[in-house]
Amino acid sequence: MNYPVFAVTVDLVVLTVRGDELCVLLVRRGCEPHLGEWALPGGFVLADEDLAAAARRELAEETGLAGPGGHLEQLASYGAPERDPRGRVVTVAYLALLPDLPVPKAGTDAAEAEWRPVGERRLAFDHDRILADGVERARSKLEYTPLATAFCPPEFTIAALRQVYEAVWGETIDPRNFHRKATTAPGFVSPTGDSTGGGPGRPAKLFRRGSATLLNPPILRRGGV
Amino acid sequence: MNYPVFAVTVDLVVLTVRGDELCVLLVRRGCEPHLGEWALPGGFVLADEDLAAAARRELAEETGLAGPGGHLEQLASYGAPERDPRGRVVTVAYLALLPDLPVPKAGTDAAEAEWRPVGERRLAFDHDRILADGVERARSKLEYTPLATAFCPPEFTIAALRQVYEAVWGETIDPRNFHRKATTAPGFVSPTGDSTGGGPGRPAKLFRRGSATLLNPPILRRGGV
DNA sequence: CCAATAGTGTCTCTAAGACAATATAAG
DNA sequence: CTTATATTGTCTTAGAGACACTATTGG
Repeated sequence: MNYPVFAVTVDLVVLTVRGDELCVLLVRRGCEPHLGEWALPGGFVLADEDLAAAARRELAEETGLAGPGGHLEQLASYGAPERDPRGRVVTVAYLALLPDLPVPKAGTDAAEAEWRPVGERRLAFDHDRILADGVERARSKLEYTPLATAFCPPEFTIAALRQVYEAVWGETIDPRNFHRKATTAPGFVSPTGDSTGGGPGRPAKLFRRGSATLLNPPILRRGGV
Repeated sequence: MNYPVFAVTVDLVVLTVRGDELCVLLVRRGCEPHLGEWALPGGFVLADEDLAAAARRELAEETGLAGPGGHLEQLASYGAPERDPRGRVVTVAYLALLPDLPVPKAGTDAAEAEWRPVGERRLAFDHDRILADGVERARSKLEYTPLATAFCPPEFTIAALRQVYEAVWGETIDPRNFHRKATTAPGFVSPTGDSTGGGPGRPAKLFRRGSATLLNPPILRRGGV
């Protein structure tokens, strides 16, 4: 059988919440094509490597860690004929959600890596589109799944969880209604028994992620979309 | 730059509703590997072809038509190293929803093609998994989008639309509550003014698909998942 | 005391689900 | 008439959103 030859890459949309902003991990490209431009981290799938394994490997290389509290899922694939000047390249994009981490170190292919607010885009290849798709996926999944906890450290307050929603959705949420919904949705969060202290105001109870994989009832955005 | 070489295919999960069952279009493979086994229709992406274009082409080749009332969207990609004995093959799966069509004709690569109820699976490659993912995507999308109309002809009754939901979800739905929800969700369906006749019972009004891309309020499954 | 943040309770309204009742056809 | 299907209406209850109110800290 005769068929065309492709290269396959994985590209990562790595999102985190820093302060009140949803940020994406970008790298400045250290080689052609698009040398010097900002792009999503990624790289070629190895000869005997599964797609998900390639994504985990790239994530570990770029961020230094894969595990505690994060989330990784396949997003979509992009394969327009002219998307890479080197030839026919199909990329499988993955979406990663991580808690706020120290500034990432540069990987092998990248001159530098940085957290940038999503929206300030002008990325190499078709990465603007991939990023937009990843952000929309994250926004949507916060409604129906407990994935917001992937943005939080192992123990967190309800206010911190709410700030995740506010940053990802870009809208303010009533703290009182949110508190009720987050604590009554079965399996969303479970109390540790400890509390925070230090700042002004009443100390907040700490929670861990619960065991649910789906939020019921969901926590819905205002607009619906 | 040095990198591994892949072949890229598209595979199609083509679903329709026949009677009260959700059915998938399967082909019997006419060449190695897995010769004679049932599989999802699909084929190699051509040298200068976009992924979506390849999916549309395969759909047209297998079903004889792409357009009136159907829906095509990317599902996911699958690239385990051993999934195809010919070598490293990544497949991009697409999900198509079509109205009930006459029996499809065989394509070039396929000895025969048939509608089979989903669930009777034992397919070649990793197509069982791909089919399961496609069915789950369809089930989920019926809740939040007006995609059920993609299974219907251009003009349909509320009862026909309800039977789509019942077939895809495998559960019965109260006709009276469904009628209210379908007709009051803005942009889901719009009346043509005509009615059906012929059978016993009160004639049913005919509807076309509306302009909405999202259902609000959604039409939810009993179980939630 | 006051300011600030956490958490609870109450009200109204939308919509889901159960199901009675009515409408319009064929036989 | 009876049977069958379509369509409307009514009731109860869950949950969303608005927002008053209480709780617990630091200064």
